[in-house]
Amino acid sequence: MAAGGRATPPRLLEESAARKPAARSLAPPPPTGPRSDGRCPVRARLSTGGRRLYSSHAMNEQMQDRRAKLDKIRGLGVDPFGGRFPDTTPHEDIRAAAAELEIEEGQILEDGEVFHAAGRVVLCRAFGNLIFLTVRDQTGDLQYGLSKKMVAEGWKVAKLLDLGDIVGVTGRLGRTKTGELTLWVSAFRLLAKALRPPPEKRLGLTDVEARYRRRYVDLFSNPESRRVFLQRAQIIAYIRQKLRERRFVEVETPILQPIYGGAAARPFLTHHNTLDMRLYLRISPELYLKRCLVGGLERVFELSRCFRNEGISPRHNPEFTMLELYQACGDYHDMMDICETLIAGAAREVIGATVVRFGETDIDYTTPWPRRKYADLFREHVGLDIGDIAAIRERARTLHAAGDLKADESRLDDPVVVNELFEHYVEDKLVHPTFVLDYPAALCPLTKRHPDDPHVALRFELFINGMEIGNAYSELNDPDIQRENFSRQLRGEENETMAVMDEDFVQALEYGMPPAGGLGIGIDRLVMLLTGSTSIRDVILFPLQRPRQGNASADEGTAPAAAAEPERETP
RNA sequence: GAGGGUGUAGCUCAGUCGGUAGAGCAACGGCCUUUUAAGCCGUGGGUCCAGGGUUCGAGUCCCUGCACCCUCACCA
Repeated sequence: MAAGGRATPPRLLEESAARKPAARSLAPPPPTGPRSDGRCPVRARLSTGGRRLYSSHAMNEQMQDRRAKLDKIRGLGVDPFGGRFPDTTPHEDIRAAAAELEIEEGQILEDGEVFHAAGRVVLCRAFGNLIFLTVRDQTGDLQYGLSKKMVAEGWKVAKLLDLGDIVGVTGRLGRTKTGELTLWVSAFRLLAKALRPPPEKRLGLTDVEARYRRRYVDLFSNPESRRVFLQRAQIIAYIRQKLRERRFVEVETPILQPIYGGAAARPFLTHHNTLDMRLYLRISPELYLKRCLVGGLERVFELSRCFRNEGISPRHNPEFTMLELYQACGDYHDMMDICETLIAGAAREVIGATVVRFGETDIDYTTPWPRRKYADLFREHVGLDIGDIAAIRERARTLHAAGDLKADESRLDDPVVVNELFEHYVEDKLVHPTFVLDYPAALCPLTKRHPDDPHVALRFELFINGMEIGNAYSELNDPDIQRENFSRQLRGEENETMAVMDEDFVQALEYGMPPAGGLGIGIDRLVMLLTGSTSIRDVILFPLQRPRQGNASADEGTAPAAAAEPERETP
């Protein structure tokens, strides 16, 4: 048995603490002889020092071990939290450079190029005088090799490295006897000591709640999670690039709005103190982007964070990102073309495929996508003519009675009942990308009417895997019809309508807005589809979570204490 | 809001009929200069989500609460 082991003294500490729980963190270290492992002095300092005291679950054994190493490293005159470490080469690029070279097994390129690299230690295989680290940077993993001979005085620090530490190294390429590409380290620097242990080295962090609350741990321990967010960035970059090629201008419009509009949803409410003014977080940027059209910005887009005070589900987050764009002198057919270009193009360029698996389904993004009329799909899947209101109400009543349809048709206007049945029967049938055209006009107060039929609006929605991904109009630019649509209240379940009167917006139309096509695409849902993520929380870095209660320690990313209770009223 | 599920070591998970709290990884001590989830020997580590109840005895059974996940509703 190892004489320097810690079996006995900590046991005594625990036992005395168990008898006197209140004194647990103040208990003096048990009397022992001289120690060489450096652990007890640390515990003594932590438990008796004048600084903040740590309870047992705020400071577990492994964290104490790591703090002991921290002190040892400082004792060697080394800053455990580094500083600037310039000129690093991403692991991906180092691998690419190595692919150009002939490196034999067991060889080190003594006269080869010197690389700087940095990342987090995710695996460690230590021998007596040799350490292999698997280090992860944003682009991937690479093995670093440290030998006592090569790093000289740095060896003392190297022996104190833990999983999770962030290191920067200088070295030359080689291959080990087993052929693994290895950066043989001649000098290294500790850039950040990890004081908390990382998750299990193979499985990473799998607990979904922990993954959302501590996304930073999810990101460095789960390459799959990092892949999703890097691809999200690439998809958005691709969209920006394509729109720029088509001469669209990126603009920013108000998130704080005195009148909310452009969609049907409950808004978040806030207040401006100096102006003593009620403001809403936008549910849509639509009415402001159209004002840009009036102003002569002929092709505009915004990647727009929107906020809707509604339920949370695998497809809904209270804040989400919408692409919205408007093209003067266009119509909704132009918007279909843009949809196909952006989405099929992103699949091809970012994912590298035209067929992308989502859950159990292979979704085919090959263009062109089917264009189906709303009324035709209704007849096909519901089995009724869209004009046969009596039969439609009868069907809705039957479904409602059977508990298959929540909505009560007797409380709804005709077009809303029609749409309830459309959603019930049709939407989840639309698996591969499908444009649904020509909606009932009553559902579309911001849309131009069909020239041959005023009951039909020049609108489409894009459905993929039963989800609404896009929504586009030939935009209504007749101010008188717009004013009339704002004035008409459509009776729905919650008595909500997107047609909240916005007098300034109508006035803008009176100055003259060019005919235009407008399009909205749900970016989060698009990223879900293309990355194969079945929950919207898996494509939003920090999804909204209820704060952990009774947890005053900074452990779980709790919300800061509310300064003042905000208004709760809902318009 | 309704229904279902989950909550045990830093992480991933077992825990039988109610009878002393378990494993792997991680950690600590030891050996080791070519590993790939390194290996071998040894050791420590628990608010069993929280609170109540039943019981001689509760991780386990009952009640209440909390958090998260799923389905439904809401989201035209």
